[in-house]
Amino acid sequence: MSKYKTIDMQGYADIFKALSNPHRLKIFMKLACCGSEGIACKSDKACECVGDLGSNMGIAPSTISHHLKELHRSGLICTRRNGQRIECWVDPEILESICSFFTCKAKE
Amino acid sequence: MSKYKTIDMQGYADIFKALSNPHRLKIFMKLACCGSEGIACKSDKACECVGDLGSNMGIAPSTISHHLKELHRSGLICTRRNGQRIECWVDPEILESICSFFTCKAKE
DNA sequence: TTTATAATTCAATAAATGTCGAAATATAAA
DNA sequence: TTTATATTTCGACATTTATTGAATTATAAA
Repeated sequence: MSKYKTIDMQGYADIFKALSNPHRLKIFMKLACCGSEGIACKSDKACECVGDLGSNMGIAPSTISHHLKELHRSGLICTRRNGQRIECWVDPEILESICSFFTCKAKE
Repeated sequence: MSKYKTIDMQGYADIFKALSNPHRLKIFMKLACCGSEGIACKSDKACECVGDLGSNMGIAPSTISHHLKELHRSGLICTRRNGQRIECWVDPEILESICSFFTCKAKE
């Protein structure tokens, strides 16, 4: 059995679609890359609320919300309510799956 | 200096967009995954012409052509004319770059 | 040269996407 | 309870995308 989440062709297409928009990619990298520790570390810095993620991006809150929903639908990020805020973080497991896709555990 | 091609944020967005369409992803995997050797092997099997790629996909030749152009524009595949045919193969270097992105050499 | 094959370009069209502001919902603070 | 803050949902709109068939270009074969 694989130690990775099983993701089918359509699942990968959805993931790549989620990352295909520059704004979403930026949000994803903000969450995934915390300092020098590399992608998908689980420190608090990797977990940000919707408003913080949207700051300095020059797009409306409703648009940020839309993009986060897309990232969540594809399985890339997890969310949790904490008071008024919704916290977001990258699912580390799915990153391993994507990595395995490109190092070719993935087959047709 | 990195041993990978330098790809900026927009470049990655373009790559993910190219892979976000199920038909294009299928074409890409046909090219990238040859047998049990894993992704991006350089054997002849990894190099197919436009017509062969389109067979069994149920879409028009003009659509295949369009998708291959997208894959090429993003830098994922290389092409070369051989007589009447255009041969396509995955650029192995760019795959290393993508892999490094997800193992987080990539930074904001 | 004429005919056949492979692939691309073009024009048209339907569907999907990104964006916003206004309205609604959820929670916290006064 | 009233007010403020954070986020989402909705409706509208402009842009982009996927797709096709017809016409065109490039090469090979007869």
